[in-house]
Amino acid sequence: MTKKLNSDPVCAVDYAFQRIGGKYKGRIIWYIHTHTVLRYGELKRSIVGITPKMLTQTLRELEEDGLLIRKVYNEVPPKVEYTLTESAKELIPFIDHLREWGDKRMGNYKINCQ
Amino acid sequence: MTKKLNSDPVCAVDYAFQRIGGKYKGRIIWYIHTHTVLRYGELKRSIVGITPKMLTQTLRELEEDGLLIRKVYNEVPPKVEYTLTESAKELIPFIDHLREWGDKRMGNYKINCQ
DNA sequence: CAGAATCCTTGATGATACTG
DNA sequence: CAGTATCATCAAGGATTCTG
Repeated sequence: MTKKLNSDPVCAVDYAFQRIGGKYKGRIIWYIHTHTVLRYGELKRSIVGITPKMLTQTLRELEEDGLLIRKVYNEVPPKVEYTLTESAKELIPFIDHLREWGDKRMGNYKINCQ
Repeated sequence: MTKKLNSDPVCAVDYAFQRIGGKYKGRIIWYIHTHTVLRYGELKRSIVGITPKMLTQTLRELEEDGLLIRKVYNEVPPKVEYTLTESAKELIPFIDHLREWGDKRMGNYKINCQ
């Protein structure tokens, strides 16, 4: 799993985008929000096109940044659930706003975020 | 100037992040907002660490995406001013909140976004 | 002043196979 | 099921120089 090297943020906007930017972070946070809780495999199916490597890596980064909680059940077969932290939940109204903004401008291909 | 190859967005959240993600877009939009209007050179000084190539490239992408207006004055020396479009202004509350969210979490190094 | 042109580096992402 | 482990690629970003 490749390590991510975020350079020191030069301001709060920079800081924030370093944490929720990237190809999949927005969608991951949003999808977990709409389902309240999601398992690894469910995320894998929701985030179209993501590889297991990128999913794991991105989930770990979000966890380290205090945006989501990873709950492991010691069962066979394995079960891991992901939920949002309070910190991440504070972003939801605004990601929602962003979603509507994007929706207005997508024009042709209207595929809904789940 | 390298071209950016955004793959087709799979949903509105994806679409939005493709447009305002990237290393400098958030800061550029925010700085123009706080100053109402900025010239190329002023942006160059505000966006710490950016190279002229990246600044030009990013500004053009934002322009193509209908987020900012580039006004050229036919004078010598040259003068170019950048302002936000209405579409971009709709994003300001989002970026502002993101800024506060980031500010709360930055801890040690508190550098203000201009 | 506001950039364009070139060349180059590397980090983000992808493909595939494997495992407790 | 929920990941790891490798290896490969490629586009985002950087350094530098030049110009109308």
